[in-house]
Amino acid sequence: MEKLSRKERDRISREEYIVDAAEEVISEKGFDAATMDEIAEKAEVGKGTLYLHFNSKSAIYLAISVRGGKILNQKMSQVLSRDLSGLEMIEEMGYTYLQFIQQNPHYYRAFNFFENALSENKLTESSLVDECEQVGMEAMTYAVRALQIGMQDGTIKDTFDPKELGVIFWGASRGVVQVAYMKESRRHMKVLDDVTFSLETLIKGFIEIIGSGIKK
Amino acid sequence: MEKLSRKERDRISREEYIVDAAEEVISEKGFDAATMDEIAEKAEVGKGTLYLHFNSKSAIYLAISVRGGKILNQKMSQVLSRDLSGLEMIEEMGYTYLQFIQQNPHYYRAFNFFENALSENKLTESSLVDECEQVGMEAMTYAVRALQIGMQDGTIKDTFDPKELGVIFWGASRGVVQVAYMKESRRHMKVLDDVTFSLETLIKGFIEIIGSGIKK
DNA sequence: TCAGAAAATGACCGGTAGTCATAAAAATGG
DNA sequence: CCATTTTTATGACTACCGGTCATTTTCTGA
Repeated sequence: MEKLSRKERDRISREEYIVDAAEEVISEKGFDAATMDEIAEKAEVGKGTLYLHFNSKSAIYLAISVRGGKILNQKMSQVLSRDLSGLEMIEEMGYTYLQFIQQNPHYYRAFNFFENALSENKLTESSLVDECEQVGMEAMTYAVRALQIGMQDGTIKDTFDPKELGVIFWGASRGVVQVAYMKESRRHMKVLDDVTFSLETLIKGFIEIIGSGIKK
Repeated sequence: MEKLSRKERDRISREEYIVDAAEEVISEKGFDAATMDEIAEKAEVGKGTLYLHFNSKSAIYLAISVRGGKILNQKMSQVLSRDLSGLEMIEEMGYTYLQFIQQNPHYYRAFNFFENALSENKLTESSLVDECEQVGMEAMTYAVRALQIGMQDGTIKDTFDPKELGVIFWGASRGVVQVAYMKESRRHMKVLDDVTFSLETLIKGFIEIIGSGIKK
């Protein structure tokens, strides 16, 4: 078994290395402009080797998405372990998400790629798709957990199903952060040009509204 | 001038016809899978002709996006003209948006394409990009108008800047509807599998939360 | 040491967005 | 009405890229 497991470890570290290279190339040039030849060169392997480990260019991007999702989930789980009320946790998660997106825009784009591809049924079944969904589900679980805590400690109203509230909170946060992110990007929507307030104000406003909407 | 304007009208109707064809092909097969040759064939013109009217495949998709945005804006403006309180208008706009997305998923995908491309700086300056932004700005204006009405008739609290609130409402709605839409699509996120409530429940919940969050 | 298995490789293929030399059509004007 | 210029249309062609596969290289275990 020892030999097999070393082989397995080799395979995984090789794949991690390929994902490293892809992450660099794709964050630099964008997914469409990045070519498999470039990724192979950066990873110092032949192009064919990429296809030994990943079924397609998209699959590599999904692997990047999984990586980012795991990092984000780690941060989310840390919020849950802090000594906060449920409502404070929810607020903290909102900020954590925003901060992560701001600091890791390339992971954000990878998340979007996954969700987009999923909602357009472009993805075939594969272990990577499953993993992406698993990661998404985990993130969702943290939000639901925080909501349940808030319902128990009396900081959040318990007239909603926590899962339902989780989906709403998740979707709304994603949307607001997306808008916020667009405002950050160099070439952003003109719609947002004459909006003078800062990102922080925007998110604070959102969290305030949601907060007072779900507060007991 | 009459002659020039006839020429102009001819050009525009030709372009509309191309967009008709593209809309058919793209809604049927998706943007990536649709080919310029197919679109040309459907429009009964040579492929080169497409490029006389549009700079790229993406440009055609932007034209589709503009078309959808105008239809949606028309519906939004109708909400504003109804005899409702500001808060009711906001709620009604949320439902209108959801309904539009459900009934016109291909326009929804076109909107996403535009926003995605924009946030990744893939779009070069062009009149079409400007037009897309114009349309987006108009939609935003309707929401802000409704919020202002609500602040005046006392149904919405006036502690926020209406524009700021508009951006938040816009972003959050987009996010929730996106999640809702994913639940509708055949191959949706596993995250949503064990969520038993319906779309309507979800949106109602969201509007309720936002409503009680911004209610005076 | 060597045969057979496993992994790696890059030349090659199919397909598509976009171009451009050429042709058709339309406008001009005498 | 025809000749000439300008505008518009066309599809064969090019460049490029994701993905394949016959061949080569490396590994393994007896």
